Amino acid sequence: MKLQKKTKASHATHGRWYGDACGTAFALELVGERWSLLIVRELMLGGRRFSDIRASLPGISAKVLTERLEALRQAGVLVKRQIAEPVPAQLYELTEWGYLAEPAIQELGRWAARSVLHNPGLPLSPVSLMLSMRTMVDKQAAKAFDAKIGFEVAGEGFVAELKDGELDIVRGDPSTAQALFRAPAAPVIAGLLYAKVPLEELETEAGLAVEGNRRLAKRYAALFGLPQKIA
Amino acid sequence: MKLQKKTKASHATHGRWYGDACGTAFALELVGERWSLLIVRELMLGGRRFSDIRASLPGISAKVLTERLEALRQAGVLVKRQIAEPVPAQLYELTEWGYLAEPAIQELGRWAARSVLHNPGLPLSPVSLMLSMRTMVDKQAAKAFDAKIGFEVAGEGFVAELKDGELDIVRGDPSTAQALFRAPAAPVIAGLLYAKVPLEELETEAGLAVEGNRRLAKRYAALFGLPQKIA
DNA sequence: CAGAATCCCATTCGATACTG
DNA sequence: CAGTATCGAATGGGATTCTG
Repeated sequence: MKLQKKTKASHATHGRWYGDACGTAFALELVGERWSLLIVRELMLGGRRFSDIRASLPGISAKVLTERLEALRQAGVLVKRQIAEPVPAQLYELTEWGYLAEPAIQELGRWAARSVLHNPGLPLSPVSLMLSMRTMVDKQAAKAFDAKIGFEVAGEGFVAELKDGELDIVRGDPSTAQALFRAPAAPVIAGLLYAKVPLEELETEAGLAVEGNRRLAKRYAALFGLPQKIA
Repeated sequence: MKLQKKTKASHATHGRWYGDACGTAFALELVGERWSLLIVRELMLGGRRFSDIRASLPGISAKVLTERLEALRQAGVLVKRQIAEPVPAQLYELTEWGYLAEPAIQELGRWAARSVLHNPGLPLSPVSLMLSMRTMVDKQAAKAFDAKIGFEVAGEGFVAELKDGELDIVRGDPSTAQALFRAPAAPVIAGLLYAKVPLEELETEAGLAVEGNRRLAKRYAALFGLPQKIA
């Protein structure tokens, strides 16, 4: 309709718009910059503080995290909120719409995990592990039973509730569950669920602990697996 | 000359690896660079030549397109193939696994389209329009009838086949369909499907033409709409 | 400790020009 | 048509410092 040329330069402060009506192109303008989508991922199970996020994303600098949080705020993906407890701090939290990005994040992960080049042995954040369960759970097999499983991973608590074939995961006190996995780091549990390292081996060699209903815990762990590789 | 810079980039000779086992992080290593996912999008309905892709992505430079195509080839997303007809040329074509990226691309687009900041009035490539139909079709309403609709958009031909609530779209001769939309550019059809500009207005003012079963064409167009905005 | 602000250089971008 | 080559400008992001 009108001239597109000049406006491109005027936007160039943050620059680099695709100028494309396609929703995917717009998504990339919102979350397509380096680190942005991983920040969203880290917030997907609830608001976090600056240094929590930073600790979960090894390699990101304070400067870049500051910039990305501000860009995501302006895009309406998250909000910055002051909290008084447990200690005064600011919390970064997804907006209602921000939370709706989960299916897109999941589809990207599901797709990439099928590459032969994917290396599941790398480090992993607790949130990342928890979200991967929602992506990788065998929905068919999951219909067979309900369960409430707690996780304490690197000091962070989560509760996974399996019900009617749906897997819900929230932050919370994991000791309220029927079984509890306690691990010093997320890759330990990833080894159990995806690499299928025997539970006993991880208990003796990787600091994994299982409390509560051990049979249920094993049955839960069996619900997961990596997708078949392709190409 | 000076002190050797301490390459803290231990896990990042290229500086661009997240070093994260998360599938989403790996996806971003594969297609997270600027333009990459839009290139994949342009190939989603079949292989194209260098200059075809370039013409569909206004703003991309030859240099960047060359670099991205090579990176995507190395990642196993696409292959480069010599063809002899219609004229000798090289074709960039997604691998089997590359084609599987469509759901991820769709989810991103579906999500971003719900932002109040999204501007559907921008330019749009023919492929982008066709893929958007698959994303935005009202699946419930689509079950009510089958149809074969042709599109000739900016000289490119497509056939959309609606069957059992599924919308399949392939490149092909659009005149074989029951109805045919002919438009000088993709945004004209986007105006019809999404902005709900009356067909007659677009025919007289935007160069749109409808051939064949006009009632069917109108019924088809009514299947589409933008998602409700949020946040 | 949370996080903003500054410095600064390697990387990357996009425009233009050039080549087989 | 299908890319290379080059160059100035913008950006990325690591390290460091400052503030409360």
